[in-house]
Amino acid sequence: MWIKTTPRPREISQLPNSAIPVTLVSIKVACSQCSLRELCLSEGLSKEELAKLDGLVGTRRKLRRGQHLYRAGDPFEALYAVRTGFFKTDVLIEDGRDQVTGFQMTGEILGMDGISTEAHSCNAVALEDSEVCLIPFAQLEHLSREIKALQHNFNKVMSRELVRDQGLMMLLGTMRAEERLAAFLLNMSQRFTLRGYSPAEFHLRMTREEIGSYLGLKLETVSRAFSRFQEEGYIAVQQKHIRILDIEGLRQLLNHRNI
Amino acid sequence: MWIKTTPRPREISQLPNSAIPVTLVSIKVACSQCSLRELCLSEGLSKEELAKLDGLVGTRRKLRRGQHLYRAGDPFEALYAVRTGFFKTDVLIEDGRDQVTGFQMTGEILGMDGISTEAHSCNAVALEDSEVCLIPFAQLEHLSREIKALQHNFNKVMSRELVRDQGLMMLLGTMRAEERLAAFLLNMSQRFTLRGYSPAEFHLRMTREEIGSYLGLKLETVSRAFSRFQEEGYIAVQQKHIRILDIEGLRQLLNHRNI
DNA sequence: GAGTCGTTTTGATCCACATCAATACACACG
DNA sequence: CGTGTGTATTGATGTGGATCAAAACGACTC
Repeated sequence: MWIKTTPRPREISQLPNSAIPVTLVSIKVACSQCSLRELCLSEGLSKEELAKLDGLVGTRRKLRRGQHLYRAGDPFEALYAVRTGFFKTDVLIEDGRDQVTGFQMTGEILGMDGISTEAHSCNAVALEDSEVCLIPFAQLEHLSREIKALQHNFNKVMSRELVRDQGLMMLLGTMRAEERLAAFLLNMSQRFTLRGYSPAEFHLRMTREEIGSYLGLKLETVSRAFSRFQEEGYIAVQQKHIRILDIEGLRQLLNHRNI
Repeated sequence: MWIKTTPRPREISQLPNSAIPVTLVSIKVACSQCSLRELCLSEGLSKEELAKLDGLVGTRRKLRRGQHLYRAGDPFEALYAVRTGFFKTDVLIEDGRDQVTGFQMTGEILGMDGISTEAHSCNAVALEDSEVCLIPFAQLEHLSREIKALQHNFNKVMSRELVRDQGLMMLLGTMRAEERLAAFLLNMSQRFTLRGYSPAEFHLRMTREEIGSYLGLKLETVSRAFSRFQEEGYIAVQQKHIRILDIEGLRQLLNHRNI
């Protein structure tokens, strides 16, 4: 049984900021000082190159929970690196149907969908109070022609997104409900781990409906799968708070198609 | 009723080759002479820049129907531009499940999934005898640092792929079987049109099973939907040969969710 | 022209998830 | 502290597409 007093995992918004001294100079962001380097674009850059990237990533933007970072159709000008917070992207078509296409957390890059047509093709919404670094795209391209590593990093980020999409297609095309949710939880766990949080305990920022939309399921089905996982002892659920009790069990649920 | 003697649409393999004089010089391909410029990477490049791109796109590779262009896990070295023919990409997981993630035709670029990890994440198979242009990736990055338009074109191609994936997620996540097939047919029609073929009559290169895998359906469901479309007068089907009789009807089937 | 194999079509049945509906819970606000 | 609102859970029922099965068709070989 899940105990109410279990300490919550450290919230993203409580990320140690000590690495970013808030001086007049560094208010305009500094990739070189950013703790998210390895997830972002600045990996493998020399000091001088980092300084140039710092010059490019000019401003930050704060968003309140529920605010749009951009909307489908908005002119594309910049990419956004999530500094703190949590986002979802979604697409919607005329008849009202919509689909969440992704959840983005610290260190991940938003907006690449806009490059092809100079306009964004989806909406990006903050699921909690968040902050992003603005990366003017024309300048990024310019600097990428100068800095080989930056160019390569950016190509890798785009490609990583393509691979992620492949995985999601696989999920949507071939998996049953519980497999989808298991895959989702394992993915979340992995991403939290990468960011230094507990792999086993985290707080979901999205509703059951948003999870369902992302996984191609109805919210009731998501809720039932959560309950089922809890009954089976895989996880402990308390609303949006998740504790993974048997990560190996979840993995097996994914791999060994239990026909 | 469909008449057997209806002339088939011009096959891709019958593309006029006159634009590519087969001389000793041009055997090593020439983007500058390629009729697929606007689909590919060479749009907006000056004469000198085109010449440099020609130097990069060194060799072609011919594949017989059924041959793999690359397999998941293969080291990533180059991108491939489809010159003639038709490909599918698919992912498969341990337990035997697999999913077709895309069909690629003339002028489209394959292999971008490999950039992120230096290894391909999916398989690419020729669905008919085909020919690709080999684009060594390191050299493409090198030249992209020199040629602004090439860099931008490449970024656009990657981004276009991201947007395509979004559409596919939408399809897999929210559409019913007949909507999926309608979307598929309209997409095929549009892509054939772009290449100068009839929007209304074409030859599918893939099996029902491959269509099903791509659309997240079983082959029987695909077959039934085809039959249904024929009964309703939307299309005429004869095995892999498709004639669209009521393109507007198909569009409406997609947009106006007929609850 | 008979025989084989892969593909497609069509029918009968089943089941996973959607849908509909009611209740419970958490959180914000007067 | 009650009251409202959005979110989550749980139950009962319906259905779209999967599954199982068989037949038809086309392409290829001998």
